[in-house]
Amino acid sequence: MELNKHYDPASVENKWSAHWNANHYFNSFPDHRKPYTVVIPPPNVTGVLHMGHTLNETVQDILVRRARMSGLNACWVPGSDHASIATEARVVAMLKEKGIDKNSLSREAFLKYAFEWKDTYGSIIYDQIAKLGCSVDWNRTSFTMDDHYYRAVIRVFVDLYRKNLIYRGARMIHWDPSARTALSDEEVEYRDVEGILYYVKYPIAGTSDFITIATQRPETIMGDTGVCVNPEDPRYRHLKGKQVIVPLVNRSVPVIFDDYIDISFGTGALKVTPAHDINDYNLGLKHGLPVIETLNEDGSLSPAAEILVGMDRFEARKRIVEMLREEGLLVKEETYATRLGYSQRSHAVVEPRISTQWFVKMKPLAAPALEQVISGNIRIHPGDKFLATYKYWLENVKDWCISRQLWWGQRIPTWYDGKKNFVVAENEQAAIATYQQEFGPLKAGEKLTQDEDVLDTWFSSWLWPMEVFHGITDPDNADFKYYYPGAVLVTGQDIIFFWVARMIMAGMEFKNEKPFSDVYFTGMVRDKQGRKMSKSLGNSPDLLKLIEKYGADAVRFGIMISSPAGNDLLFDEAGPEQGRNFNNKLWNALKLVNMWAARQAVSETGPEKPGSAAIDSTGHFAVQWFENRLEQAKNDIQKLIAEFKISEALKNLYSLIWDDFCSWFLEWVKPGYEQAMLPEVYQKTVSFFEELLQWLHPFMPFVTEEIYHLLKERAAGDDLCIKQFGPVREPDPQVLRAGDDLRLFLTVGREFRQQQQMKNSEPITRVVLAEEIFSNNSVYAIIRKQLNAEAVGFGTKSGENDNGIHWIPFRGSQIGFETGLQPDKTYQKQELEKELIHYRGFLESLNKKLSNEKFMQHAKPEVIDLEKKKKSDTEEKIAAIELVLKG
RNA sequence: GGGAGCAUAGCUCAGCUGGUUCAGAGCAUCUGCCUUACAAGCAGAGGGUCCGCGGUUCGAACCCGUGUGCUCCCA
Repeated sequence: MELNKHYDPASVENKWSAHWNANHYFNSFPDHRKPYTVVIPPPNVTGVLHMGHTLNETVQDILVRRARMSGLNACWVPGSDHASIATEARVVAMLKEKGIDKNSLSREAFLKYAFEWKDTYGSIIYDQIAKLGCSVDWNRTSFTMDDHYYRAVIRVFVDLYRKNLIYRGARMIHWDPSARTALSDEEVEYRDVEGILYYVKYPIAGTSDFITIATQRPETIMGDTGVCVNPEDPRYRHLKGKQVIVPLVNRSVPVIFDDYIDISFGTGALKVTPAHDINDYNLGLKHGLPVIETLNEDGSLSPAAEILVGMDRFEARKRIVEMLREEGLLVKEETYATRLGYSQRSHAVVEPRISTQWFVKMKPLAAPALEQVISGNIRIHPGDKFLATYKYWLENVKDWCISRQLWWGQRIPTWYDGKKNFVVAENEQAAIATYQQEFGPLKAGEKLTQDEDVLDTWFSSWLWPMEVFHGITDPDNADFKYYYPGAVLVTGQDIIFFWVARMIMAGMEFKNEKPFSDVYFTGMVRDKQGRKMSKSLGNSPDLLKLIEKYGADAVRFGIMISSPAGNDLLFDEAGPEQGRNFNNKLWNALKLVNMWAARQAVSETGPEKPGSAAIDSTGHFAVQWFENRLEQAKNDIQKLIAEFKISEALKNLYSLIWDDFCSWFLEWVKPGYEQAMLPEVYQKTVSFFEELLQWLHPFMPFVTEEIYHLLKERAAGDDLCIKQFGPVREPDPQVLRAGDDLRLFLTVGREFRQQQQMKNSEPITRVVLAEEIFSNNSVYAIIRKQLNAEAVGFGTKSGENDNGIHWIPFRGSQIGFETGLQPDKTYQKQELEKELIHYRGFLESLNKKLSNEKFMQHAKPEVIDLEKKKKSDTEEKIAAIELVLKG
């Protein structure tokens, strides 16, 4: 078959995807093998895959494919997350474009739109996962709002409520005025901003004096219920028992004293607004101050503000500042660096707000989750980086606010009567029954109404490793028993608290078993300049376009090759480009080896140059060497993957294939012009190639499967993606060393040609070795062919036969090149003299070391032997150089 | 403010319990080659005060202290 000049990924990838799926290779069922379970971190249902996902999915696919090829029953569960705030925001925006206001819709009508939206866009993410080559079990696709999943979330809520681990209460929480919902602490992102500090005069009641207060939120003045100063502050001692007048609303409020106040900040006097600041709230509680809520849910001023009612908080701030200025109460404004909290999803400035919400008590859940990691039962990679973070968070964990004032999500299973009595139950029927038990029969016409709010998305995500196997709703089912706990979780470090810690909590609480044994945190994907990828910067590449341009294998390669464990990854298109070139290298190696298939046939029927010793022996050392080199690399790669150093493993494979296999081995066994190839050498070459493809397959599944099939006729079902790895053996170090020597030998020869400006087509008459460097005679044929030498012989440098032989030091010996020309030695002489100085210096330092009594006393015997070896090697080298320089 | 991590070639990073030839790779750069698998290639080369300072040690990129710079997490 005629093969193209370049590898063409597009058709190949679609073909193999279809083939793998048709053969159900990635559909897993419980059997006698050990399971290897991975659950995908579910992306947002209506999102698209970004480079961060691409990195995660690729890492998972590498691990899963390797497991599948290593005798394990690999099961990778795909799925998506309903992402309540993010999705609801997008649906609301879509409705707005259509001219529909969410608030004009019933809950049911809104959910209908939301599910339509999910059905339209929800499959995009799955298509992308498929395009990337992820070997997921599509039969197990899960969604956090599936019926059973919904029930699981409700069941867990009821369970935790009954265990007294969930409670309802009024607390100061983070409020997102744009999404009009409560947020958990983790959903707030802090950013450094330049704020303005306004200095405002508050009149002291009954005097003509003022106290000046610095505030960055003048629009909350109307909610002030006190002014606080430090009792140690001499400036304000005289205010004990005094009242001050809040400007604009003329409310009289007390001056309180508390050492919480920082004397040096602003004027040392703080206005206390318990409704709109967490610290003020705590101060207010302590000093019994009233709470006046001057903001509405949407961030506009409420009637309690008395003035500017209905105006947005930021607009109101400007107006209030103007009003204060008009009244002569604004002393000055100064800029200062501060931090503001933003909603992770809507990016609105978060408002502290007192609100009645549902909370999970975290302390009892945190303890076992912490224990799992501390004890090493769950291993975090890279450990040094994230262990401390994990530990700190769990030791200082606060209660989790789980109610959200949204419709898209699992509705809180709580039913209320008209008097705010409530019961928690799995459904309305059960709720009525429980209610009647607790509060007596319902009166005629009396109805229970369900809580309007839904649960935080993460309150469903934390069940993911369990409920994808129906582990909450049907805990005794065979799948759950077989697949749980999972092997490894691969995810971004940004969701260590949102998700990873909570999954461990859920596993321990609901099954008393960890959800996975290893957690591998990938870094953040940034652009070439180290900036975060974002829509506004336009630096986030479109995954499908990248795949179209370079192929999925190349994209996987590109993102893995530059992705050190746990470090941020600077994505650059040079990566996929290198991957594409690698595809092409493999493709061309295939073309070469396939050409030999035909030539081998020629040799079987009668070689063109019978008895050519060169062909026979050339193959020998090359095969022996590569066999050992392959085992060495396999050992290294296996070790690296066990340590989750996946990009290192890929680098090793890359260089094994490109350098060792293509540049050395294939050249060494390549038959001369129109010569035949020994069938056994050909067979070995094919089997090496196969094994390389197999080891590369988890990283670059498509190109390897394609070449595997083009290399040889395959029986039906002989597909690389399910081919089981063979044993990994120990390499023979002597053969490896001989290979190193040979490669260096060839490099020295090529360097010689370059220096002498000899064309490759000009033969070297004779290569002369001063001593038997190689124990395997077959290398001389390789040397002859690779250096285009007519003969290889032995001889030593001496006065007479030096004519026309150019001597070069080689390790502790010499190699001579006979070209028939008088070589130009001036350049070499300079170089060698430099080298000589260097080696003599090195020898001197070794001598010093070896004659140092303390060294001889303290150093380990192996180290001393080593230094002695270095010394003798160096002495040999010096002698070799001196010999070449002589005469 | 508290904590964690990082600083090695132009860039991105390896470098194990301190000693394996006075630091390695990939990319980039330079030079020479269209050599019959591959110019998306081949062959070769150059490039580093291992962030500064101090200490421990016979010996430090590696251990300790300190300074500087950067990143992340938590308040």
